[in-house]
Amino acid sequence: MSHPTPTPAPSDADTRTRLLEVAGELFAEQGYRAATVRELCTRAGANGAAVHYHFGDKATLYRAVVEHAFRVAVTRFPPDLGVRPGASAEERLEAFVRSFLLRLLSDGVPAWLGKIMAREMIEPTDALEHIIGNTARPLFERLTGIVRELAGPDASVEHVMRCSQSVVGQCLFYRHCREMIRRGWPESEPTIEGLDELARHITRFSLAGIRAPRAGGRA
Amino acid sequence: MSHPTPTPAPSDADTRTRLLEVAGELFAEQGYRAATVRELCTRAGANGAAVHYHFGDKATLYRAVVEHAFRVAVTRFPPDLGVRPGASAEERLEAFVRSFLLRLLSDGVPAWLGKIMAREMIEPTDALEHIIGNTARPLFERLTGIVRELAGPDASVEHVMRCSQSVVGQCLFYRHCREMIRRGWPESEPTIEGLDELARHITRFSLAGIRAPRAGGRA
Amino acid sequence: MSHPTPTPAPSDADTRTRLLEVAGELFAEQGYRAATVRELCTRAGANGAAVHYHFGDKATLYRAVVEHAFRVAVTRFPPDLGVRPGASAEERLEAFVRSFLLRLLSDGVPAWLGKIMAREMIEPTDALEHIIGNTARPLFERLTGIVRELAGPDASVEHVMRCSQSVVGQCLFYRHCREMIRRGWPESEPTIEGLDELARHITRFSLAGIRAPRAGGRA
Amino acid sequence: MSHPTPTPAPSDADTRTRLLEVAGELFAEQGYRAATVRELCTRAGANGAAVHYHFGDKATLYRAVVEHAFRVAVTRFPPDLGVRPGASAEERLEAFVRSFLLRLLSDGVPAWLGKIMAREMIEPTDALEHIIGNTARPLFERLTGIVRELAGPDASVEHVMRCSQSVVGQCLFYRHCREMIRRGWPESEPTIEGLDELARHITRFSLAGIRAPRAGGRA
DNA sequence: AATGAATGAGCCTTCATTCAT
DNA sequence: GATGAATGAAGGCTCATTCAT
Repeated sequence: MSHPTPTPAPSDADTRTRLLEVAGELFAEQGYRAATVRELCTRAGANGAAVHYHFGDKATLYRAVVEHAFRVAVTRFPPDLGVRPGASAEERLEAFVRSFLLRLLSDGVPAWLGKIMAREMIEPTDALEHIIGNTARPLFERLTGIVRELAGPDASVEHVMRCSQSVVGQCLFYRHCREMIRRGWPESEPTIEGLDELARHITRFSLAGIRAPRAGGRA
Repeated sequence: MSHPTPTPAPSDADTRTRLLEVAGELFAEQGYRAATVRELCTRAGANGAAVHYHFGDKATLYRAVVEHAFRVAVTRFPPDLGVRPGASAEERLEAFVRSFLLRLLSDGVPAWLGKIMAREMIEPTDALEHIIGNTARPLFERLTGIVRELAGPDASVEHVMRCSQSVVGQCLFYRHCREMIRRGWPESEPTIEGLDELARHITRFSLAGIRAPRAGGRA
Repeated sequence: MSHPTPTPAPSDADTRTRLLEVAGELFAEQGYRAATVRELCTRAGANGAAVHYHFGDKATLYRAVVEHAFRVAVTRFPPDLGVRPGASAEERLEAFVRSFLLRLLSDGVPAWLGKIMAREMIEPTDALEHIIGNTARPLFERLTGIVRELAGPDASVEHVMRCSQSVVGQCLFYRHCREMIRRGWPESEPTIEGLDELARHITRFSLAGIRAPRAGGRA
Repeated sequence: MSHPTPTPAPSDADTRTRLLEVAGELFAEQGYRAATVRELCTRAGANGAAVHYHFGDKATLYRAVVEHAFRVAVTRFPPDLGVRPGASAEERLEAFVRSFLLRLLSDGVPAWLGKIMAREMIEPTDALEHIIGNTARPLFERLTGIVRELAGPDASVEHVMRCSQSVVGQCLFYRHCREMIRRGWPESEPTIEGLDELARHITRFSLAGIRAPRAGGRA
């Protein structure tokens, strides 16, 4: 698959890839259950049996879509986006938040990655294990590293964990509640242009939270 | 079953109520599309036509479930839970966070309310409008009131909004990402017993964030 | 049922009668299969179980409707409508045709009798036997009597039969093909005012046909 | 079944055609509402989803059945059946009547066309428009042409119309009232062998009727 | 006498999947 | 390698009917 073949049939690769991309949009739009193989094939201009020919069944196709999407997304928005080597922990936190928001809210291709991730969290499929292992865990560990540095050597593992979760929660809010914000508080829906400012708010808010003295006065 | 009992078991409830409660669990478990009327009726020990008789169709039943759930939830966990009159803004914030987490994560009846809300945000139905108007907006306005008090008179509307969203995002994280946490970081999944401590973390984290000096007002 | 009772409950008789009349309209509109007991009860302002209470089941109700309708129709438009005793055969033929057309096309109550008869002929139920015995046969025998008189003593039984059928066919055409005429040839749909002229046409046309010399020169 | 035969049995036809033909019989027997897709598929030896696959839904299938039936019927019994070029108006009238009766009453394939047409007139569906435009109107215009020629140049448009309707009514009678005749007057139900004689009766009867002196032109 | 609740059978339709070509 | 035809298992919904009250 990934190794070069002497005479790759372009139309074959095209069909498979087209299926993959159209499936991404469709699954994001309608969810796994509601999306139908037939509509997918129609939209992709392929035969009704094409999915089964190329992927075996609907579930396998879905897993392939998720993996494909992550490959693209991590390439486009790496977590150290725009950070120079040797940057301070504060700078690295802001870069982390900004690239996270971009991954979640960007309308670029594949715009539907965020939607699918959100779905996976509510209604997990086998693909969630893959997401955790390949993407979520490395990202989260990068974040806990930054937070640990900011919280200081006395901070407990639990404290670092909760603070990191507070950071992630603030970011995910704009993805998971997007439809609610759009309907109920449209003036506060973040735009692409306003994303930097939003990233600064979350960073400043979180820096204060991370550094706040704890109850027992351990810091 | 047929003899009168002083404290009627839940299965003694009338068909309509039983349907409503079992439907809540089912919709939460499987989502609107995947949940089937047939299984609902089987689980509720009712006839396959019972849903049609009592609610007309599946969509109407779903709306009824959501409204029913909210009625129960706000009754059980009012946003001022355990706060004495004249409490400070800090105390009211903590009470808000704690009751919010309880509503989201409590395993009491209806345990499935949080799941359904999470679903609604990803894949909205008509019920989302109802949720926003009757529950989300009043709750959020209560929160912005507290935050405004904490942020001081110089805080802009936008700042109060973003801070409030930061608070909500931290809470929702444990609901929306529950499945991911359970699979990837099981040691940090909040338990009912640990809920108070989690509420204290979020409150302390947020108080610091709300009071952090802003860009324009650093001096 | 038909004998007077000391204290007839008016509301009871009302419900039964209302059911009967509304059912007539409904069956005529939608046919036996398509008409639903539930809509009937709704329209008649009765309980959903009223039909089964009063008539046992849908089929029995239908039979009751047909019998009720015929009782009313034959009373309103007797076959000798407007004919003085001792009238000529020509006059009696025209009276027969006119009253037949009136029964078929009149918009008076019960306007739906013609529709139900038409249906019965296409899709017979048990009620058809009743119609034949109680209404169709007496009417048709009256017609063959007239035709026999007009055709003369030498006319065979078969000839009288075919001529009578030709008369009936001409009349029924405007009932059975009403929807087609209305859609395709609306200018020729007979109106109540034009019914007399139509009756004269059919009579004149048929008189000529009945008296026409037959192939073998038997007349 | 699987071996090639010179004259393939009807069951060898492809599923689509088999469905079409069996559906014709079924709709004629039981009407559109009462006929079920399930029974159709069973009778046709096809899967329960075959109708959906080939026609989309029941209504579309019905329309296809009607169009298919008409295509076959007009091919088998053209309105000028057995008439030599340059035949007299009398001969053309008899040919018209005979072929009309054949189309209505023939037990050949599709025997159910007449039944379906009769149903359409009582309980029209979208197919009725198609019937009028493609079949009924051309046929009727052919008839009015013959009648006009027979009635002479002084006949009014209305007279020609009514006389043509009288002819059609006489023919349709044997179709629309077939069930009533069969039950009440079985000796006079036309057989295939007796169809010629019946056609002669209707022709002779109608010729006399068409030529009968009218009210205004008796002298 | 009359009703509201409940039932069971069945209908049309949908959809992922398979198979012969 | 790829497809058009066909399949079987449900799914939501409808409706006449029954039953306890």
